[in-house]
Amino acid sequence: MSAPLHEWNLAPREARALQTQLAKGLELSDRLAPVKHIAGVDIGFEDGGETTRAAVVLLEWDPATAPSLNVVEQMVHREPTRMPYIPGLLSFREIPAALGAFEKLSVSPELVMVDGQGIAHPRRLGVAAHLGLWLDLPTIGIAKSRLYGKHAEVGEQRGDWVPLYAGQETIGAVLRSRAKVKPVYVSPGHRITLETSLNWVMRCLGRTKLPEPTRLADRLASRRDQR
DNA sequence: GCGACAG
DNA sequence: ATCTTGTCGC
Repeated sequence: MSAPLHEWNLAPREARALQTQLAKGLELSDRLAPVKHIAGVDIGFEDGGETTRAAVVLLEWDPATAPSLNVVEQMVHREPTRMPYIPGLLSFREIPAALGAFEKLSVSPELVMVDGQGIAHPRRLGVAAHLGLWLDLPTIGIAKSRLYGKHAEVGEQRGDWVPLYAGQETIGAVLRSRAKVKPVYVSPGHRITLETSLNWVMRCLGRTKLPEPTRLADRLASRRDQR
């Protein structure tokens, strides 16, 4: 399955309108198959931004060894960057490339962790939510900084968290994934609740700030990794 | 009109 | 995101 170009090649005005419509199709309740594999997705750039590099890492979920998980596959896909970064429209810039990497996997995951927001977005369609709808898979967004929403200060202990609000609506959580380090923003994308999202993120947390799937994908997408 | 603003 | 060296701390 490849993405119709017109779905991603939209003017900001149209892209925002589409986000509002697509968000209505999100399922914010748990609908996950037994988790055997978890995928981590992230995007990087090369050539001064001209090339978009998508990375996906497939990990085998094993509660006996977690948070140490075996890497089953890791794919990289490159393509010309199609649009600049515009706050709130990240999915239109990153998802096409991410799909390219995803299509190379020989095994489909039951859960996907994405570097970015889930529903913690002005129109409730961050990159993780958008990707979840497209793949029809449960997704969780783990962002390193805030895009939208308000929250109280988070405790300093590992595992402490506070709700992220958009008015009275809870759109995510600010989680202290590691003591003494800036917290991460966790929000459900599709087919999962915030509570379940937090559970999975914490279960995949090693001694680092980011959960293993996202941490490994981040490394693979960055130029820091091999080339 | 003035900020804020995932990656 | 990316451009970039060394440096402080567990």
